Amino acid sequence: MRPQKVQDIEIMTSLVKTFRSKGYEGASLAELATSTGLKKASLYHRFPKGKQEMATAVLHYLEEWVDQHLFTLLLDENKTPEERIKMGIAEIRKSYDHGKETCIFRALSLGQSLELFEVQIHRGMSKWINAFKNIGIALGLTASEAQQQAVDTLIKIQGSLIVTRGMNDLAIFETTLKEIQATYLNP
Amino acid sequence: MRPQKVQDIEIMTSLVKTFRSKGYEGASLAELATSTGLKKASLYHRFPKGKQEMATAVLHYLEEWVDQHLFTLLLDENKTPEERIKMGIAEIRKSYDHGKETCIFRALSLGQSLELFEVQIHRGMSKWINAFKNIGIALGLTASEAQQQAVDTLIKIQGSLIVTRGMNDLAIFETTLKEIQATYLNP
DNA sequence: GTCTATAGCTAGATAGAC
DNA sequence: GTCTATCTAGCTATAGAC
Repeated sequence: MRPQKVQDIEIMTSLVKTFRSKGYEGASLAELATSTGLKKASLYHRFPKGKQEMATAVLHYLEEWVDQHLFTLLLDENKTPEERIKMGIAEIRKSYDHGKETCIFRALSLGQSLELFEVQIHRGMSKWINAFKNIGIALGLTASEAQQQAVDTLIKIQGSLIVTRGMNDLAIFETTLKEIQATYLNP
Repeated sequence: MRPQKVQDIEIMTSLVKTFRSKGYEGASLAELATSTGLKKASLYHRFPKGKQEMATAVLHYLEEWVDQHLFTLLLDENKTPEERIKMGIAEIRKSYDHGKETCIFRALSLGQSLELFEVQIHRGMSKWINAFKNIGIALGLTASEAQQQAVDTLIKIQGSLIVTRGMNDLAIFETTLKEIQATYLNP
């Protein structure tokens, strides 16, 4: 077997970045190829079903990120709930690069791509919500209070990413993260 | 002069709908033409600079909507601040069709279109924020409290539209609107 | 002002050499 | 596994008849 020129993980990182910033229809195969450092035909060798398979893989990869960096972290009983919240918020800050990066859910839920990926988007959002619901319960909220607060948390993250971009002001994202943290720590 | 087959206002309504749901790159001229009921060449007669001019016109049209349906309404001194908030929220509910429609800022701030329309998006978001800032001040908040609350309001609207779509649950949008209303009426 | 027809290009996807 | 070359369909945009 001929060696891979670019490793899978590097390809995923590039695809994530391009789909996030350009959306599904906006990300052309030419650009996806350039950003990964492969030629178009080589990308098709990795993803035989083409662009849709690439976006599906991106959603899958980011779903695993949520499992590992949010869900597990927020449930870690070796840490206090306060520590967990602070670390979770820090992971989110890093993942969105302080608000410079947009969210894949937003990028892939416009137009045709909403229908193509609705199952994965729904499942991904549910994971976010469940992760925050768990920590709410650990902090003493009832199940329904925790559910509502978790949905609010996701809403604020999504909304602040949009407004941060539109207003070109990273402070908006940071303020929102602080506000979310305070919601959990100073109820 | 030959009579217009389709009136300007009808064209705008169709363009708004298509750009909102498909985004900029996702909205093809073929579809824009079909949805307006004109042929492509006729659309170019109305918008000689093409697709970009259509999207610009859409942003301008929706900016006027904010001026007339939010800014003016929220400042109307013939009504109590409570009445104004309730009516403003009702206008927003109607405009987004209870959460079924997405927001133009979100639709036009991905990929290339972010650069094309950043000035208009920034101005449009500023109008939203100023409208809500004014009502906050009328309700007794300080300028900086009102500013922060207005930004939060926009964040919640944007975020709830995203999450409503992703979770396919209109109740999320409605709950958020109620929550926003309560923030202003029961501080 | 609206239309048919089409130019010129780029999109996603494939064939086949190495 | 990666590449160059290429296919076809769709794209934005325009020309010119009515």
